[in-house]
Amino acid sequence: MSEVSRVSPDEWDVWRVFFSMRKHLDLALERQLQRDAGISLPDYEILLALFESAGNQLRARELGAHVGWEKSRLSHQVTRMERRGLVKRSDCDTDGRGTWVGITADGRRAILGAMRDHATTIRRYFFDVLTEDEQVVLRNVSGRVLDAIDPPCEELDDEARDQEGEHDLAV
Amino acid sequence: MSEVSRVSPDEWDVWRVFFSMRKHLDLALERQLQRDAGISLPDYEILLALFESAGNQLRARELGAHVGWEKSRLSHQVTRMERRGLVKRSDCDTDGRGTWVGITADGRRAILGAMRDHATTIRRYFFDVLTEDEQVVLRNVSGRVLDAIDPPCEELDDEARDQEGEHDLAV
DNA sequence: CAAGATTGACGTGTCAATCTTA
DNA sequence: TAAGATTGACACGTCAATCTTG
Repeated sequence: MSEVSRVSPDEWDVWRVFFSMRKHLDLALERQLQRDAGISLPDYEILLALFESAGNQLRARELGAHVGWEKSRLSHQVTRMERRGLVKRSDCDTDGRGTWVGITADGRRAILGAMRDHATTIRRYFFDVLTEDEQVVLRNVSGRVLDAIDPPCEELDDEARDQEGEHDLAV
Repeated sequence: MSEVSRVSPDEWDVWRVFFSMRKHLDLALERQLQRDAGISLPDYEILLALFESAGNQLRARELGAHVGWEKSRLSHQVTRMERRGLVKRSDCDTDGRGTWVGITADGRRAILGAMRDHATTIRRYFFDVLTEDEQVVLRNVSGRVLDAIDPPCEELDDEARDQEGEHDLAV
């Protein structure tokens, strides 16, 4: 901890610009996906996970873990996407409680276009304006912020810490 | 543009960690505000703008410009906050179309607590884990990303560019 | 008509039940 | 009981009307 939890004017300046950048980058990514592939960022995350899975389908539980969402959020999202024909639910034979979520032909078409355009946008707005050194700084800083928020040890210090830099995948 | 708009595995790694950091930092800030002051991040932005304004009230139009929102978003938010007693609407005498939005006693109490705790959280999760050099890098990088998304000149090159690093304030 | 503002419909996200099956 | 999943209520955010006043 520093002195008295004060944030200096210079620091506020850094924070404001960083905060604004996050917002604008999010918006730009969402606008691009909507325009080029007709899907949202949440749609993209779901479709990508299904597209990369064996058999193009996953149990709801697995899918949720993959994108790092809780089950109710996933259920709502899948309901909306099923309504638009991007994914399809089906019952699980081996577990009466389970549900499979699979990608449809329309969903596959959408994600294929989206992946290409999404990468282009990220490159244009992000990597094209960063030097390699800055990328390294950004990765290190991000990792440290994640550790500060959600400490990998958290009060156990000598507990099992088999996995270190995980936090969550997504995108 | 670079080669063929490709994003390398190393770059994806940077992107994933950065993206995850943004999400977790947002969540941490929201959880803290909710827990310590009973308000959300949008509530915070509105209350802060009103708190810092002369007379603790602003025309809806001005308030919207201040936080960088469009009018309908602002109207919905103010409606919700008015329901919870954090702000209060009143008619404008000099312009029959206008509306004043003012902060209430409850709103003032909330923002006073929130400002202190919010700064503490930002310090703890953000500035305490960044060196000064990294802060500089972050500010420069953020500014460049903002320029890439929303070019300050945008096809005019020799047009009036009185204001340079604005983009938007907020928080 | 244009500006200031509200409303309704809908997509997104969280939390607290709820329901069924293991 | 607990795990897998859905639902309902509500907060947040965008877009396209709409309504009133300048």
